Amino acid sequence: MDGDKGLLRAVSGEFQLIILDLMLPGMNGLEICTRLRAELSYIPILMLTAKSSEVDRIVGLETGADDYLIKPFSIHELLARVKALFRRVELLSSRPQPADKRIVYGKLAIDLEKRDVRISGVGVELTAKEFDLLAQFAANPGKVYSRKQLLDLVWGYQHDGYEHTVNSHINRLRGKIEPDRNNPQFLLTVWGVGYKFNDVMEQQG
Amino acid sequence: MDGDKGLLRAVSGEFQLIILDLMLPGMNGLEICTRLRAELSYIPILMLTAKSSEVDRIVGLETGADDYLIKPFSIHELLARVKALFRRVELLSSRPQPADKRIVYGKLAIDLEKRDVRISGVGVELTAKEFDLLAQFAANPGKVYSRKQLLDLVWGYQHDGYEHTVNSHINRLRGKIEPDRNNPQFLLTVWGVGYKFNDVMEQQG
DNA sequence: TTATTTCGTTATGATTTCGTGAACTTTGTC
DNA sequence: GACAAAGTTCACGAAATCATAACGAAATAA
Repeated sequence: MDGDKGLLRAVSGEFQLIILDLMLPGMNGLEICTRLRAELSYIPILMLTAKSSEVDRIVGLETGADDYLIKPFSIHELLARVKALFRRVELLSSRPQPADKRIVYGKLAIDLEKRDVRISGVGVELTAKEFDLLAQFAANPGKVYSRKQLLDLVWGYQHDGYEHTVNSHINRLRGKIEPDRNNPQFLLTVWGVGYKFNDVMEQQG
Repeated sequence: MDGDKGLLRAVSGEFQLIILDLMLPGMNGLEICTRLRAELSYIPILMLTAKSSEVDRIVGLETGADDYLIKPFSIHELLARVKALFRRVELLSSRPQPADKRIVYGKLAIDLEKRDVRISGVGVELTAKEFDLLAQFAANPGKVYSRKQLLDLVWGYQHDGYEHTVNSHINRLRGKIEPDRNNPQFLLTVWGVGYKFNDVMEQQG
């Protein structure tokens, strides 16, 4: 496979490991490497060179190669080993992706990536602030936050406004996620202090 | 890349395969190997050495290397084998994911390789940016992207422009793929945050 | 080159959300 | 039980956010 074709196929995401030779026909190995790095940041690239004097160019010119190898190598051992390595790479790549960040408490399920909130499986539409507020609570269940802390954490440190604003948002949030508004199950008031996310969940019926 | 830098980047999870030279400048290869194994248990490590007498140390001292190679290697055979290996890698990487190159959600079908988009089987002509944007969304349905994230992912990290540009492209994209513009089915706005690709598809009629 | 398409920006109007005030309710204390 | 302090609820206007169209610049193709 020469440089141009390989470049195309690499960019299309076919490979998990790329080995480049500085002497490949059709295109300069360094150029390929640079162009690859512009498109793919994650695939490891191994550069091969016959001259140790070129190592300086590879490293010094910041082509983006992850490592280099100086020819000549002994072939039989290499092949046996590389096969074994590919088996491992294959395992790694087929390993299931880490599940998206989800927080579940009783009937309440929160997906942080999708910003999706569900009560007993039914989707609830929250505004940005409402979601951020809920996420802050749910990430630390049981922890009591003062209104000032919440303003800092959710609204940002340089924000200045009335602490009363928090009340209003808690209120709207409760209206959307609490099954019984007069008996909050998730967002509990801590009198004289602030609010907390219920981590007890005695009876969710 | 010398030992110290490589170690840092390896620990940060950039590599899927690590090739270490016992004679790397900046740090002893064996030491790197041992330290890597303390942090990462899963990345395969291939050790290189010029002296066959050191092989015993590599294996015997339980550094954690997965394999070793004795220099020098012969280049011509290597290239022939590498070609064969690439064929194998290609097979491996293309086999388990034929479905990944096609994304179908309701009436919308996307072929990532052909860059072909269809609504109810009817082809839709998208520009390059429009397609890339749609592909990014469709690859992670439900995930909410901020405009900044989209600029990074679709336009590239070094790109700097107004986030508003994203709006414009979303708008044009909607005009082409949304059956009812006032009631988007695929590209949903997440107020105050960004956009997401609809993964619910309650009723596609 | 010229012609054409695509892209980024700007401007305007529409929509949603947010912060605030006021009235009301609950809690704790005397 | 009365009072004060703290919390709740509601509604409304302001502010932020978004949709859309239009236009010129830039990239691409002829």
